[in-house]
Amino acid sequence: MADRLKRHVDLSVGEISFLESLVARPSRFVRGQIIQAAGEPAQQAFVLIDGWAMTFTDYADGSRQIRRVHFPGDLLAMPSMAMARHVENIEAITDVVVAPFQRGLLAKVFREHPRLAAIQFMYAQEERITYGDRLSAIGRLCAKARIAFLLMDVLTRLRAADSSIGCAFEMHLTREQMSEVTGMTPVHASRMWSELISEGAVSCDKRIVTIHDEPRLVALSGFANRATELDFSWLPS
Amino acid sequence: MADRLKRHVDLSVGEISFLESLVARPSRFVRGQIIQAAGEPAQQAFVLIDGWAMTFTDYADGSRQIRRVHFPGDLLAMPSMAMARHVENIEAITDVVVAPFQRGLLAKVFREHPRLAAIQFMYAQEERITYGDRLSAIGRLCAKARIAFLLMDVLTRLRAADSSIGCAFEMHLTREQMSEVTGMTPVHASRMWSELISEGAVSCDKRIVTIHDEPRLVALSGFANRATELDFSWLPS
DNA sequence: CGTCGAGTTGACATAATTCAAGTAAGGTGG
DNA sequence: CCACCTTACTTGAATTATGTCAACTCGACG
Repeated sequence: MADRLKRHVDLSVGEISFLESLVARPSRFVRGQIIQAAGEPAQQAFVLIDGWAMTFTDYADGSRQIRRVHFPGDLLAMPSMAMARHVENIEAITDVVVAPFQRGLLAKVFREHPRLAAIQFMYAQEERITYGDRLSAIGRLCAKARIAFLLMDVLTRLRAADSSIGCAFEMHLTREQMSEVTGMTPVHASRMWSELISEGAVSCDKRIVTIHDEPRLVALSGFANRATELDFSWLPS
Repeated sequence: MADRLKRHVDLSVGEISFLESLVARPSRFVRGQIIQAAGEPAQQAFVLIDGWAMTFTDYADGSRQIRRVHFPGDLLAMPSMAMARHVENIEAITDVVVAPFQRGLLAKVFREHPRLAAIQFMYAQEERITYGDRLSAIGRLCAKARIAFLLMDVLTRLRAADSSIGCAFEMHLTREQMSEVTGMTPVHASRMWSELISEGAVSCDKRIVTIHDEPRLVALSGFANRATELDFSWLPS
């Protein structure tokens, strides 16, 4: 958390200690466990400290749409803080460590840490953009390009947290989960994945995915890394 | 703007006068005109005062995805305020009146009007939810259900601004625009539209759309009105 | 009166889904 | 260590939803 912000802004001592207080009480969930169920009163959000998680909603026919895949450093359930009840489910993709914090703390941020509030506002706006990017990808791209988009999205976000990542990473999503992110069936996701491999754009050994032709994936999917376009210059001092 | 907020929160004199200063300099755009082009420096956002507008992005093959349809009272281009440059295009669907305001004002909001800042934060989070809803709709629903979703979305949001709206409204989107919102071709949007009419769920005379079977559209699309689920109780005083 | 933008319709092509069968890897108990 | 599950994944064949292309209608407008 604090690490991520420090890349962009000089934090004060007070700001840093506040952020550290957020992650004081970590708790663990195992793979597949529900971290936060839709319908429950929206009293807390979480910092994802370690592992992968996902936000999704269920449909009556048994299918689900994964709205967002989360990586370490991400905040979970923030959108629901505006609502009386959680409207999305959050589940652990791998075993995870998360740190819950109470909604009441948000009021404190806006009163006492206006700059942190503004930064959270910015991240919320960035999310609106990237949600739009994913919406557009699902709406306009063919299935293969949607898989390419997903790969680029995961790769760039993992890189942002760990600059040592080159073109290989461990993929924790199953084919079914990939299909639930990209709006297709698991069978078709599997086929498109195979095509990307047979074209040489990607390869895969166990869970380790290697991206061989990043420009091709970008061209195919129109992916843009919005995190590099953020502008913190207007923040209050 | 101020009207919309006053429904939820008792605004102070200072807050109201600040909000009124935002809309002091309205300007006009005609149907089809670009209000804000992607790529330009992100120096201002807008209050949409009158008419319909849309946020969209273009694809290399000439197709476009409409990410959001905007109605009077909405803020335009807020997501881009987090970025160095606008990443989305905004176009007037009908003739519109908008009021531009400078990005620098946002810093002032966070410093001097923490509660307004918190409210804007909440709306941003609500947008993340509704973006997820639309993402899910495009990812999981069949074409007819996506059209139903669009109709419910438009109807609900128009109602929120004008409580006199029952089940009829003037639809300013062309078939092509509907298809660009819902991720399909204009031809197919036209067919699904016709099916909804022949089933009796909807009827249409000129641009006036009447919703006859709202429960059916909701059941078909899984639409939820998130605005009714907002909770302002945690706001700073 | 002709033109233009918007919408509709039919015939056909293609992308994606569905269903079903089968393989492979990892975990568990004997 | 092996036999047996379970879960994840792959592949083929048939079906369906959606896209594509082209022709045509209709009303608005100069």
